[in-house]
Amino acid sequence: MAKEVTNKEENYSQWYNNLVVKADLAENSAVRGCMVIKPYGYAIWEKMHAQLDIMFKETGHQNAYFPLFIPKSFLSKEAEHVEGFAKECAVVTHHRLKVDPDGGGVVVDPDAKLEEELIVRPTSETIIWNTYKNWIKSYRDLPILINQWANVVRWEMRTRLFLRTAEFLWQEGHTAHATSQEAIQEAQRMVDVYAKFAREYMSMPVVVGHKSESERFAGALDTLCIEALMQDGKALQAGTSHFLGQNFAKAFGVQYANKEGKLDYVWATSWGVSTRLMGALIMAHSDNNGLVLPPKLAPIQVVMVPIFKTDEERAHILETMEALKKEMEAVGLSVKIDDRDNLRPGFKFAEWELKGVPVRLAIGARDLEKGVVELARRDTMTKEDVSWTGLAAYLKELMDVIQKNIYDKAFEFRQANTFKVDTWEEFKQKIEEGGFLLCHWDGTAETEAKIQEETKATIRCIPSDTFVCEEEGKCIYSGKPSHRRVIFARSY
RNA sequence: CGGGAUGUAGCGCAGUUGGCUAGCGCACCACGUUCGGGACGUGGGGGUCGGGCGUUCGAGUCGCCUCAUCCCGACCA
Repeated sequence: MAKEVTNKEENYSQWYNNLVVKADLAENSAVRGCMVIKPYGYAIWEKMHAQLDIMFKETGHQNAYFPLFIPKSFLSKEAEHVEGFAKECAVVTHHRLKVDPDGGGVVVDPDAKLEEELIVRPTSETIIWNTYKNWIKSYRDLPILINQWANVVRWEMRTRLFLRTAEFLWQEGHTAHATSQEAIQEAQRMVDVYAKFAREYMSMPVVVGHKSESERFAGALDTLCIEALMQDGKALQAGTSHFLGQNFAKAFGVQYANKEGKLDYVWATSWGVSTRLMGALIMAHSDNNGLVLPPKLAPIQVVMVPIFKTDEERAHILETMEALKKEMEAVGLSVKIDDRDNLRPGFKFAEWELKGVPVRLAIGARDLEKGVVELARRDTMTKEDVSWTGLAAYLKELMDVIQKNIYDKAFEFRQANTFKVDTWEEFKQKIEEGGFLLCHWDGTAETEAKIQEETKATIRCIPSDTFVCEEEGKCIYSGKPSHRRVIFARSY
């Protein structure tokens, strides 16, 4: 219930968790660190999934599916990769249970031990490259542009609904190219797809940039990312796209014959976004009344609440609503009539606000006489009376207005919380307040680690859009010369 | 994995130094009155007190173990 939602200033974490649970999106499951995504939450994910899938296909990708289990030996073929993931793997060691001879339960059958353990995929590079080995012989087989929608498991120490669960849903693109240049372009193209999706569909401003070497994906030569700023001033990595060089091709022996008939290793990329985007959506826009969903991702865009005293009145209003609903659906809006007769209007208003439905229409006896609806916007919390005639067209346009307004609000927030900082003293003070800090950095991992140790701030990215960062200056920490600013922030 | 807190009905909680048939609010079901911003009355249903072992005449309460959740660290999308 909105009134019970904890004040953001008090404890943002609790506020977030309450919101996720009370808006009926997800809950913790009985399995450690895992979550149950409830129908309303999953409907939002389906919207994201559907749109991303369209964008992947527009860029020439196809969907495929690879096994959940990865033989342990595969994981160790790429040295950096295994080092990055070894600490958080779920491992299958046996394939059978038997009745416990000492009790009523079941125990693992020691006779059913696997010869080689299987890892529940934390990511699929290894099993996919082991397959690509068989698919790629000639330059004519390239490029391979494949995406997989799947679940993955990472046994994290500490978990959090949507942001860091032990199992999560995601998509992972894995591409193979004949040239380095083509793979680099692919990695850039896909991070741009993510940025477009975040901005245009999630109404969430993001910065595109490169990760520093120490923040890079395990096994990548370069990691591109989109970074967003949440309302509590912490940064969230919302998507990544990696240029993998020839690391995986070499580890799995994937060579192709070029036009001259000479063998060469192929060049790779991988890129992914996950259900973490749900967390980003929630934290970027929600207020103390609950979720605020951008129209393009809202499972229900318009909810209609009838206000009635008698059965006749109710029937009459619902009849009107059905007619209006048809008109709205004809222009592509998704509409729900909340005809529950056991709840009062005020309760329904609060409930749909909590769920973030962009527009609410209320019709009562007096609206019926005047031929209007009371239209309430979730993003601005304002109300106005609107005539039935032309309502559908009006709403259709309003959705774009709301979509943009939510973006603008988040954009202004980010602008107001992005600072150029040039002294270490100021840095230490500003980082406590949250936000993006644009600072000079000497480019060394040592300095980066020292800064993190002292302030918990990390380099979110070296921006390649949004902020103009190329300028001469001195490292905030070491004072050594620097040619560009980078974004520092505390992050999730 | 370290520090702290918590676990009692779907949710939020109370339950005193061990002691009666385990309680309250919300939610749920029935009926009635209500209905333009989170209604009210009357009646009703719902519990392996996270799990296990122990101490005791007796355990929600005490001890040990274990599992899970939340917060703060380390790790990460």
